[in-house]
Amino acid sequence: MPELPEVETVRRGLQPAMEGSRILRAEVRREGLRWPFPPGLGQRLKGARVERLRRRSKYILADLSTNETMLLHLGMSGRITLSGLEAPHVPGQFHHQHPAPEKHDHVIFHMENGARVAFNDARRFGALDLIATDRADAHPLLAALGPEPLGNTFNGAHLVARLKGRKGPVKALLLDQRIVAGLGNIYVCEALFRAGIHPARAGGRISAARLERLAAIIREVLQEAITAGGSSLRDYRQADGELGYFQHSFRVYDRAGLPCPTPGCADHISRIVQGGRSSFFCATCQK
DNA sequence: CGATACACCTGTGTGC
DNA sequence: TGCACACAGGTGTATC
Repeated sequence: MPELPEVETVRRGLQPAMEGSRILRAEVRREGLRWPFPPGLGQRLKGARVERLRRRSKYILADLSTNETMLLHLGMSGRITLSGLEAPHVPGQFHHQHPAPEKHDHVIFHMENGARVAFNDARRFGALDLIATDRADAHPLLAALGPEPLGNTFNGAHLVARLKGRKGPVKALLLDQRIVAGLGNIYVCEALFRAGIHPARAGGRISAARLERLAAIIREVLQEAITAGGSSLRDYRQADGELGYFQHSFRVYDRAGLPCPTPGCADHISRIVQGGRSSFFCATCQK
């Protein structure tokens, strides 16, 4: 589900509820998600203050006062919902009115400031782990990740170096988190459309000039999506329950059969399956 | 090494 | 209304 813009939107929404506040109690309502939760999870979180909420790729990282970092991944269907947020009289203080837990609320954080944060994930492809903060970068799920697409080290030269000699379709290569971290199916489709690159084109057979443009477009699309609060399809919502609205800006994703949005193009959007994932593109505009 | 298939799991939409 | 099936924003693991 959530790709980089959605995760970043969730992180920003959680900041006022979590950063600087203590976890009075972590209500752990099942044994694990994709993997078992770490041993003693509830006890290790109890009383910990969240010093900082960060994001790396599609992971939310909460640095705790216990010198541990909690790592969250939303998988395909993960959501985080906040309650107790209505019109605080004092900034940072939240009301203590909370709804009953919903189906698939697996972990609920009861914060000292009155906020309640529920990690909900119907399909349970998500993850939650704890690791020593000074070794967080070495966590097995983070260690091999490529550069942040919105960071300083991601550019055309990086794509040139990483795609050189690769025979596989550029679509699959951009989904490979070791090459660039944070893209998913939606934003790869959208970026390839804007860059005029066919998703089936071999990664190693794209000119440096086109990859330079692709890198800039990836940043542009992600930035626009963050500004829009992400894309709300089925179950994604921002932490405060608001819907993102970038889905209204999709040019190709989930638009098979609809007219190509390029002015003057008479073609329609195609759908193919690559590596088991749908790819959407215009066969006229993307070569 | 690289490319591909499969696994995990629930919910929703579609066609009969 | 029921049922079978396809499909969904991800990614680790196994297999050539």
